[in-house]
Amino acid sequence: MNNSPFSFSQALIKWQLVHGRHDLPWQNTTDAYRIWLSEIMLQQTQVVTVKDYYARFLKRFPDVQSLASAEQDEVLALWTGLGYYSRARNLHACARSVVADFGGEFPRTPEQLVTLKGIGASTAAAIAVFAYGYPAAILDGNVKRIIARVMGVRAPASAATDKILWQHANELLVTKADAKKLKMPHATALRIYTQGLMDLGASLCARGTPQCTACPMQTNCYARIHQLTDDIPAAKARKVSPEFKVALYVYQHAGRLWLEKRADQGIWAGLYSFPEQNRLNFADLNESEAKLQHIRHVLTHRVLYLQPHLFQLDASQARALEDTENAGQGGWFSVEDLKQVGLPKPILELTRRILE
DNA sequence: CTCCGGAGAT
DNA sequence: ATCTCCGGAG
Repeated sequence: MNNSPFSFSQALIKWQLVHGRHDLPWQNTTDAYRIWLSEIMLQQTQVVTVKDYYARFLKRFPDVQSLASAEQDEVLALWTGLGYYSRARNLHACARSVVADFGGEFPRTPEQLVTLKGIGASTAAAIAVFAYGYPAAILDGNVKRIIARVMGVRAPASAATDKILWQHANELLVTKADAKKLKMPHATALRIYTQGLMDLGASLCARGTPQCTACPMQTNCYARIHQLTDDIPAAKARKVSPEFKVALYVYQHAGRLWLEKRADQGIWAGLYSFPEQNRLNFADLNESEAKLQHIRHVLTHRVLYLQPHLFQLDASQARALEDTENAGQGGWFSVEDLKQVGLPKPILELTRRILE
């Protein structure tokens, strides 16, 4: 007869050892650079999407020094299609800071890690745990769902709710005593526990149809016991996104496309795209007959309808374009050139339509 | 179509 | 505290 009280962390670790993921490309290493890179890529992005990007990125930039000395355009080029491009710009800035301010080695505590660009509280904790076995709690979207369900946090998402969830996350974190009962070093227990939270949230404790009957927490989970898994976490009220029409001026000359590097703030910051205003005003500038279909692009708070206008330029028109005051940010791009810079997904798609 | 999701900026 | 960024899954 086992009379010991239920231990969330011990149950999670035992589950993780049997059912968790153990062969992800960023596991089985304590290299902070590799762990950091994976954690940044995994923000708002699923494992299956990250895998290919992670391999390509690591091949080109095997260490923090090589990344720090790269040009921003090349970093963004390797991020093309992954989304949330501020992550790539912050990643680059972070690498330069690690080299310039920390002697090329990532700091070892969440308190220091969180001072770096792109590293918030949860990512700092994940890096500290996986790289250094440091005791710190993570709280990403998966973990919020697990904790809200197990602990019965019924309030919808908000800063106040996050505060409650952080408190639970810290209280649930595997302790030295827990690790001792499992006969493993605390650092090892912390790594397995943290990966266990991620894996349980990505599998059994999914948002839609959680598989509670296979879950190690089922007899101790508030949402399961009260049949509230559909209501926890509570759905947040969504606002309707306003719609915007955006014109894209696509100039083609000698098989190349005119692209301009965007400002370092706002949508698609630092990436290359087509001008949104007509840079030329010749009377004889004829829009191509081949009408390009508009592209619908959804962001969190707005919906963009991108309407391309395609123009074939002759040599003198192309020269006039190069002479415009914005030419400093613009240039002619061949199919090969496009691989060297960052492009938003819809713009990459548009260039393919035009050039193929 | 709708829903989901960390960190930075404001 | 609230808003802004992206692409993929369902």
